[in-house]
Amino acid sequence: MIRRMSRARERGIPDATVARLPLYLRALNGLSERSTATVSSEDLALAAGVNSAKLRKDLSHLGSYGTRGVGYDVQYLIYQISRELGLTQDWAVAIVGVGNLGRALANYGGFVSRGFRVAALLDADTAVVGEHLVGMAVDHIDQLEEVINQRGVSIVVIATPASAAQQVADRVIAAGITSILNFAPVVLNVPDGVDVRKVDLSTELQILAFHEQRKAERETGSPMMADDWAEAMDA
Amino acid sequence: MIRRMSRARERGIPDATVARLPLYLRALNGLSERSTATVSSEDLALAAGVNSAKLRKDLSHLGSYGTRGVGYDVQYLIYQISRELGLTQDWAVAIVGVGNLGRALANYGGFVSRGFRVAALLDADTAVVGEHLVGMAVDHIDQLEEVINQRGVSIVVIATPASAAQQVADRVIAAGITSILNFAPVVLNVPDGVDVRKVDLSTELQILAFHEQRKAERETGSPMMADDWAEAMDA
DNA sequence: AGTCTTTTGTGCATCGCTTCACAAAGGTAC
DNA sequence: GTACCTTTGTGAAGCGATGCACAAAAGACT
Repeated sequence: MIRRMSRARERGIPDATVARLPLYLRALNGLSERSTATVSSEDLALAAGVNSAKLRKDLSHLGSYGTRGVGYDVQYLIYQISRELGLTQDWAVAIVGVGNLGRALANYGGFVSRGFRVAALLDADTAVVGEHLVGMAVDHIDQLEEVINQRGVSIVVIATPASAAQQVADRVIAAGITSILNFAPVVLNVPDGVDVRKVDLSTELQILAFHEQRKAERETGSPMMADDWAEAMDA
Repeated sequence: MIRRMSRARERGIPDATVARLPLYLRALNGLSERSTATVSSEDLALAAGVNSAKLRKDLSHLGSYGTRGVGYDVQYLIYQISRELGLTQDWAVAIVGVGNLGRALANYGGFVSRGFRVAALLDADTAVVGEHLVGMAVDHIDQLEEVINQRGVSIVVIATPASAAQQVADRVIAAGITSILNFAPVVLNVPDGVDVRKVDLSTELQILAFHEQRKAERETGSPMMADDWAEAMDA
């Protein structure tokens, strides 16, 4: 008989919790800089912008790291969360696409904060290849597989135009990569076992626009425009 | 008695649905470029990377825009989703912070795709003020309120260092802004009625690292490191 | 040692989202 | 007009996340 998952998913932490751990970690680092030794769930929750019950339940998934009547030891909790997130080891990251966005990412200090290291920059444009950036030469995309293997890259950031993104994804996956952070505005098609996270600027703006429109409607009293489909299509 | 919401939230579209509408819109635009006239929920779902039941339920919140036995008219659906998202009107966006990221955002073409227009660039650094970018001069942050009012800005993108973000947020909110897209790695404290969406590069990487670590553990058979707290703290 | 205060960890009810499965509806062919 | 095929729209079940509320635990004070 196959060993079924004992409780949840064999020490499975809910996705929603995992997504908040970085938030807690940042808040804790802030407290640490101000030399705070311990913090209550109430205060930490306030700093992280969540409610305290949720925070406690999230942390309880990692283990019992608090002290009743006192709170959590800041340094210890930082360590435990870092360990859970895998930040106690070093992750080599490759950035593919050295346009405006790729440059911004490479230069972004906080991004390389703890645990992450930009190990490679790649681009298809020969005018960009060879250029130096954050103390590193830009390599040509032809050497993608070689660079990934030689430098132990395990996470790839795709910052190419939309048209190139799928092709890049296919190649890095073939080279053994299973974690991709995608900035290109396309839905990447990937096999099971590969994680893709997407950051999409225009999507975020559109969501904001939706809510902004709602607020405006609520003030003026309902939709500003009729369903002038035909008219709109003339343009 | 107060009029309770008739069905859901008085034509309330679930947040999860709103977050996916931009995705559908992009997929539809892709189909439109390839001159596809109609599309089934199955095919559109495939293109958007969701399952078809979810897609149909999402679209049903907007109205009954499909034809049974046929599918959805691509152009008509594009129009309806655009209208729902408020993209049939023009949104003036201000970008505060013209560092690497701010520049990338200003230049990012797809970002200004449809409905959005970069109406202002602001920075505190006098070395940057006056510089021209995408046909627009960078204004000094002192003129924030003035610029927002004069140019009808309704969405502000914060691309400043973390230390300046809260201050910028406070000022733009005081100036009447209720929609903020925040790239700075801090939790913004805002009053009710103000929407903040956050894009955080390091958070995304950390989530990827977590899953990557999990995969590695699954292969080698459980955690690679003991709970060497004391040792780790010596460093 | 006992009482009091504080704060964690969690059982439980609730909520919202997802997914299934199918009846209703539109189109087409004969 | 009827029979058949396709695809939508949706009731209902399932699932995971949220938030309440409180018992259990730890330290402080007498």
